[in-house]
Amino acid sequence: MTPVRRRTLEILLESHRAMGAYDVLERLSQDGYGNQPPVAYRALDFLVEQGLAHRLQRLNAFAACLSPDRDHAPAFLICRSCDRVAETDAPVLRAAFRETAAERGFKVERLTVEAVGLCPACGDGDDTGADA
Amino acid sequence: MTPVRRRTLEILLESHRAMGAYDVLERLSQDGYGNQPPVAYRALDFLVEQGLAHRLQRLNAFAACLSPDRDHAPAFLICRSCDRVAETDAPVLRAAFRETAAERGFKVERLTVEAVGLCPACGDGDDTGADA
DNA sequence: GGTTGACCTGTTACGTTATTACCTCCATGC
DNA sequence: GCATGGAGGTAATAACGTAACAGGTCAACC
Repeated sequence: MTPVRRRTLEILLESHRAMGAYDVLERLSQDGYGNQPPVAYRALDFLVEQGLAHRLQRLNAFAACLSPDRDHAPAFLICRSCDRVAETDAPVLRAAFRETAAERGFKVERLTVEAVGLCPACGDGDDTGADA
Repeated sequence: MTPVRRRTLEILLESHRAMGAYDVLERLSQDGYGNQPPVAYRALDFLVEQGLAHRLQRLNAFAACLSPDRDHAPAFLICRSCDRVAETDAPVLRAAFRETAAERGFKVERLTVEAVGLCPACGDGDDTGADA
């Protein structure tokens, strides 16, 4: 864990939400680190590899892992209204899927599960969303 | 279904694999259609909406749906070695996940399930892949 | 016939996301 | 000292995606 990587993780943790690589980069460069994309992407890739952060494919964004200590099978609930992301664990789902895939001879290495929908706050009779 | 859309679907079907929007675009323009990105994206978005094609988030790519007739909950097996994509149905998984999400008050509208790993051909003692 | 409106296609221009290639720095081990 | 390898810095560019506008077609309607 190096300074850039640590700071990158802090940025993700502080924001409490998914951030694009370029948003992270901007923060990093404000803190005196490099201002070119690879700086952010390398740090983010490292964090993802270490299980300290996750990549959200549907958002082209990254978020700090909320339970980095234990090995887990994360699934994400992405609110299309307020853009908030909830991380949930779905071990049963993952195991079932692995098995299904194995029946077809496919070895699952990484599994992405992402749902888009409405979070409790936004779905509660409020279809227009609460961006705040 | 218009000529561009039909041709787009044919291109996806002919390739038997996931294609980037720009690859599709190139084929379209070879066939005398427009050569600007919106031409491909509009056709692809239409096909996805109609359930005739799917979007693969991890690949930023599109693939024809293999069973467009029935309503289904697709999950994808993406081989990291040969880039082939297998589409599979996972209704149980989807239902289980919806329930888990509902417990947390989240209304799932769209669910993405994508696995990266090794297909039977590439996992079979062949780690380097078979691009052909 | 003429008009209106919906829908589709085409194009320009631009914004966003991600990677390649190359260089420097520095800690380690010999 | 000096090779080695990991990490970070930078320039340049590739890849992906969208906004905004222009024209064309066609059915519906008066």
